[in-house]
Amino acid sequence: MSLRYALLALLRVGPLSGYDLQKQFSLSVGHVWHAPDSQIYPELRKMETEGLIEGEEQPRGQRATRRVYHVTETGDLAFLEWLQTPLAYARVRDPAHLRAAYLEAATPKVARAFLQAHIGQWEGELAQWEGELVRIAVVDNPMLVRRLAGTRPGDRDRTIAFKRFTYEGLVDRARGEIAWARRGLELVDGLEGSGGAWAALPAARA
Amino acid sequence: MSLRYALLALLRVGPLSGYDLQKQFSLSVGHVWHAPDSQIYPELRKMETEGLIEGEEQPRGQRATRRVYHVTETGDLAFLEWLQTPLAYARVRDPAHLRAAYLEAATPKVARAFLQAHIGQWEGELAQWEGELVRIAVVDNPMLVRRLAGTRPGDRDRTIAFKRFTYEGLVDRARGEIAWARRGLELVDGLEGSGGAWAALPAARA
DNA sequence: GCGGCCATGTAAGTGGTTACATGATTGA
DNA sequence: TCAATCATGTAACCACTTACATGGCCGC
Repeated sequence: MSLRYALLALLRVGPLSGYDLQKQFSLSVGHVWHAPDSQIYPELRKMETEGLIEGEEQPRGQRATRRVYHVTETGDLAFLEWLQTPLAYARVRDPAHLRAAYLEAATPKVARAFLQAHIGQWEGELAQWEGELVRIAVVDNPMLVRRLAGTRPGDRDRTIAFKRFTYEGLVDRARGEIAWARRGLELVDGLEGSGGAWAALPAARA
Repeated sequence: MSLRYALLALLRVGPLSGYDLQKQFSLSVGHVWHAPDSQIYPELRKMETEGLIEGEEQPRGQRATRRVYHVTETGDLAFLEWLQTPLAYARVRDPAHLRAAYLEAATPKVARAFLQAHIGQWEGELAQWEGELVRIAVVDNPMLVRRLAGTRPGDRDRTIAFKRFTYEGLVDRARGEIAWARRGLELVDGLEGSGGAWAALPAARA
């Protein structure tokens, strides 16, 4: 249900084709809400039938066309209303912490591999989000630039402030996950060292 | 795909019926992986046809029965293998941060409501997880007690250590989310105070 | 005898994933 | 002429959600 609002958020700064949207997605909203093209195109069609956006066929070369969408007033209102509706929080479903809870049944090696992969995963995300923070600071994100161009000067600080706030939150989370996994590695070291006969093939317990 | 391993994790400490599992779920694994009964019962059937578990009809009163499942050797191996497979991380899809990124289009009031709801949400989770940490510390969780009963004394520390590690991670995350949202509230205060004509019905920008 | 718990589901729908499919255009 | 990129999807599948359905058992 959030996908359409992510799309509306992008289209509100100016008309784009499905293809453009898909590209912009990975460079902006995609950092908080991933969506593949196979989901974007159908969603756009659906949004059009519901009157949130309107598409216009534009010629491209001799035979080809591209469909450029813009937000309708209905769509704009829908976006503003969405901002006011309480968020529907998903029930917790966390594969990493599920796995962590049963690491005692794995070997130290396997436990370490898991924790190191977790660190790697979040370091990747962290790099993305930190990069985005830098691009926000120097106003270098194409989507942000377009948005600011259509924003009254007094409102720019606010726009930038909330983008920064968002990515700072993500960066914090990534750092938290990394710190947690590092503590996990220390825990594994400690458990392995302190006498207990861990790794005495606990996986072979029939 | 994690549901079955969450169920296996519970069944590995001893046979349970679907109903028992469903109850235990909310008291243990459910804190990291939620699942409603409408998902648990069919999944158990599926796991049985795949040979991971075996069910046995037990009489209950005169006419009724209950189906008690236990893990097969195949199931046990599957669980141990799962521990070794690299985690499939889901692509980022974060409704709260998506919303946060566009708060400049909302009124200060709406922005505050969102952030306060976020704090409330995570305070609720935090309370759950902190409670679980306490129950781990005093070894007062029924599922944990059962598990420890079937564990060699030397392995108990390890079992407890990983449970604690898991919930500490969740507690950290909750605290992080709360701290982030509080900073958001301060940001809203600052933006509203500092001259800018926010709240001058920005939602009415046609 | 009745209410609350025990016990087990089905059905319809949503949102997302993965893989596949097709063809036009543009620049080297 | 060939590869990269522009452009737009479809199809099958899976996990999960929400709502509904049914009936026996047990203690008061």
